[in-house]
Amino acid sequence: MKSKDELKEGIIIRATLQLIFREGLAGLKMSDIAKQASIAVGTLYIYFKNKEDLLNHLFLHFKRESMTQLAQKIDFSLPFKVNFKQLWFNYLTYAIDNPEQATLLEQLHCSPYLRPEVIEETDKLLQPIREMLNEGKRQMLIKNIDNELILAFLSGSINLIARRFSENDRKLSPEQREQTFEMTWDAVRA
Amino acid sequence: MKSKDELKEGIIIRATLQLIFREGLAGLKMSDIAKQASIAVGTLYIYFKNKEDLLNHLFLHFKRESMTQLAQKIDFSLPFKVNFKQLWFNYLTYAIDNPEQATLLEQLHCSPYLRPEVIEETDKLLQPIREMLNEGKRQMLIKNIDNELILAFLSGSINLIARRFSENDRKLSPEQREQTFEMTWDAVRA
Amino acid sequence: MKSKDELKEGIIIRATLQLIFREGLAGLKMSDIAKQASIAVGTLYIYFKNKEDLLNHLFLHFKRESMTQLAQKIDFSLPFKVNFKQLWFNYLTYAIDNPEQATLLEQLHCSPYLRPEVIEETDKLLQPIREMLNEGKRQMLIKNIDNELILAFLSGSINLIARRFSENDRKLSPEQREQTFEMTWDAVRA
Amino acid sequence: MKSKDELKEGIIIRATLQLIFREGLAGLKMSDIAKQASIAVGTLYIYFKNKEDLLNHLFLHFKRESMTQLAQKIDFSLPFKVNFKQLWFNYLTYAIDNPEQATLLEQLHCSPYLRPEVIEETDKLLQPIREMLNEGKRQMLIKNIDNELILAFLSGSINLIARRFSENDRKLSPEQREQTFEMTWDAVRA
DNA sequence: AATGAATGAGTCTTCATTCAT
DNA sequence: AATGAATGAAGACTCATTCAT
Repeated sequence: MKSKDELKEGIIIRATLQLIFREGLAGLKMSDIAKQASIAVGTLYIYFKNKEDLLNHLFLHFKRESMTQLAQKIDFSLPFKVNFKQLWFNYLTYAIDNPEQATLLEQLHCSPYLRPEVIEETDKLLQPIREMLNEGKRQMLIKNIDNELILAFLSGSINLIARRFSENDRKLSPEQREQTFEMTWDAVRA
Repeated sequence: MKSKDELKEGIIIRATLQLIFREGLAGLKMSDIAKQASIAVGTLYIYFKNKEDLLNHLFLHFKRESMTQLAQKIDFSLPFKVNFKQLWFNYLTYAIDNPEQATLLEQLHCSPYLRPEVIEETDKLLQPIREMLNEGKRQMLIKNIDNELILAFLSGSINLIARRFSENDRKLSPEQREQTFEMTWDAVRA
Repeated sequence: MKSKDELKEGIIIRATLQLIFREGLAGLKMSDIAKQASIAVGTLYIYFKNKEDLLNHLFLHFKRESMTQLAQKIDFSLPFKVNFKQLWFNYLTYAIDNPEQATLLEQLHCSPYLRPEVIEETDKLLQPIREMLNEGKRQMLIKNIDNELILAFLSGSINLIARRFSENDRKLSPEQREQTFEMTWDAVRA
Repeated sequence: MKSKDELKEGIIIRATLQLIFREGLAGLKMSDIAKQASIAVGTLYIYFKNKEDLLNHLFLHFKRESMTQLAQKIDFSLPFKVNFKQLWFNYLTYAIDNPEQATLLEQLHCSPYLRPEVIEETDKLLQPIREMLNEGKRQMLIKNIDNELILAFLSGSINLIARRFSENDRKLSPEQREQTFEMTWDAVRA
C-alpha cells in the first residue's frame, strides 16, 4: 500500500503555478499539469476533485503564503508607523519578487473558477491588518476613514505598481520604493 | 453602406459588452453573441476577423469611451488642482457608475485575447494626463515622482475602490468620495 | 444557408440502429455513430442534445414503427378473434423479422439511458390494444382478467419466443407459429 | 483457507447484487463494489480475474440459487399437474419476492459481459424441467409442442409479469396468481 | 493475502470557424 | 451581405486494472 502522498499535493500545486506563470491561466490543461508534475492525469483527480477545485486550492495556498510573508518582522511593541512601513514593504517586496504568485492570484481573481467562499476566506486573512489600522486610528496617526476604503486604496495602488514594475529591467529602485511609500503614508496619515 | 456597417458593428460590440457583464468573459461564446445581437454567427465573421479581433475592438472601443468621459469639464485655464480633482472624480464616477465597462476592461485585461499593440495603443490615450502631471510638477504642486509610478498609484487605488464599492447597496457616499480624494491628493501633493 | 435536414435525423437514427445491432449498446460510441452516418461528431449534437437524448429518440422511433406494423390489416368490422390473431401474428412476424429493432428495444429497455417519461409514452401506444381486449371481454370471448396482466402475459411470451427463434437457422416454422398462437388463444379464451 | 476464501467471495457477490439492484448494471464500478463489500479494490482481483469474470460468476450463482428454489416441494410421485403448478408457483413467487435477483439476471442477460458458455451452462439447469414436460406429453396432458417453444412461452410470460407486478403496491393478489396460472395451464394443456 | 494509490487509454461534449446556399 | 448547419480538433474527466508496500 502506498499512502496518499502529502508531498504530491504540493508537487501538483507547484507544477500548476509554474504553468500558469509560463503559459497563462487560459491555456491551462490538466494533461499539461500532469506532465509538468510527472504523474498521470488520473492522479490529479485523486488529490483534487476537478480543475476548479485544484485552482481554488492553489489560490488559497498562495494567498496564505503571501500573508505569512506579510507578517514578517512585524513587532507590535514597535511604534505604529514602523510596523506600517514594514508591512507595506513586505507586501511590495513580495509582490515584486514573486511575480509568479502575483500573476497567479490576479489571473485567478478574475477567472470563473474561484468559488465565492474561497474569496471570502482569504478576506478573513486580512483581519490582523484591519486591527492594526484601528490601532493607528486610536493613536490618531492615520485618517479616520472606513477600513475597507483604506484597504482598497492600499492594495489597489500597491498591486498595480508591483505588476507594472516587476519585470527585471524596470524593477523599482530603492529610492522609488521610498517615494512610493511616502505617497502612501501621506495618503493615510492623519 | 458605411453607416449600415458601423451600426451593426456597434450592435455587436454592445451585445458582447452585455454578455460579458452578465456571464463573464470565460463563458463567452460566439454563438451567444450572435443570438444577443439577433444576427447569424456567420455575420460576426464579416465584421470581425475572429473572436480575438472582436474582443480587441471591444476593448479599444470602451477604453476610448472611458477616456472621453474622463476629459469632461476639464478646462486648462482653471487651476491645476481643480482640474486634477475633476479628472479624479470623472474617473471614479465613471468606474462606479459603469460597472459593465469596468468589469469588461478588467476581465479583458487579464485574458489571453488582448494583443500587446492594443494595450500599447490604449496607453497612448493617457498622454494628456501625463502632460497634466508634468504641469503640476512644474508648478511644484505635486511630488516629483516618475509619472508611471504616480499613474500606477492613482489607477490602482481608484480601480480597486471602484470595483469594491460599485454594488448598489454599498456605493461610495459623497463624503467617502471626498475622503478618498483627500487621501489621493495628500499622496501626490508636494 | 443549409436548412436543418429532416433526412439527417433519420440517417443518424438508422446508423445508430445498425451499430447497436452489430456491436451492442454497451460499446456504442458517438464517434462511431458519426462515422457510420458519414457526418462529423459535432453534427450529432445539432440534432440530439446528447447521447442519452439520441437513444431516447431512437427508442421512441422504433417503438412507434413497431406499433404501426402491429396495426396492419386490422379491421374492426371483422370478428374479434380474426383481429386478435392478425395482431398477434403481426407482432410475432415483426419481432422475428426485425431482430435489429427487437434487440435494440430490448437492450435499451434495460439500459440506464431511457427516461421514464419515454417509457410511459410508449405505454400509451398500447391503448388501442387495451380497447380491443375490452371488446373481447364484452363479447365474452376472452377471460375476464386485468388487462395489464393479459398484456404482460402476451408480450412476455411473444418477446422471448421471438428472441429465441429469430436466428435464421432456427426461425419458427409456420406450423410452430400456429402452435404458438394456439397456446396463446387457449390461454386467453374464455 | 478454503472457507475464508469462499466467505469473502460470497460477500463480494452479495455486495455486487445489492449495487446492481440499487444503481443498475450500467453504473456499476469496481471501486463501488469494493466499498460496499468493505474491502480494497485490489482484493477483488484476487477473487475474480476481472469485472467480466465477477459478473459471470454472479450470474451463475443466482441462476443456480433460483433453480434450487424452483425445485422445492416437487415430488415426482405426485400427479403431473400438481407438480407443474407447484413449479410454476415456485417460479412466480421467487421472481416476485426476489426482485433483486430477477433484476440482476435480466440486466446481465442483455449485457455484453456474459460469456456464451455461461449462458449455455445455465441452460443445462433447465434439463429436469424439460424431462417433466416430456412426461406431461407422454401422459397426453399437455400439447405436443417443441419443448423450447413451451419453455420460452412460459418463461417469457412469467418473467414479464413478475417484473411488472413486483413493486410492493401492485403485487399480484392470490386470485390474480390463480388467474395467471389458469391462463398458463390453458395454454399448455392438451 | 490485502491494500489503495497510481496509471492512462478511452469517450463525451464544446465551440470557434468555415462554407454552401 | 447574410445565414446557420456542418465541421473536427481539443480537453476534462472516468474507471478497470496494476503493483509497490
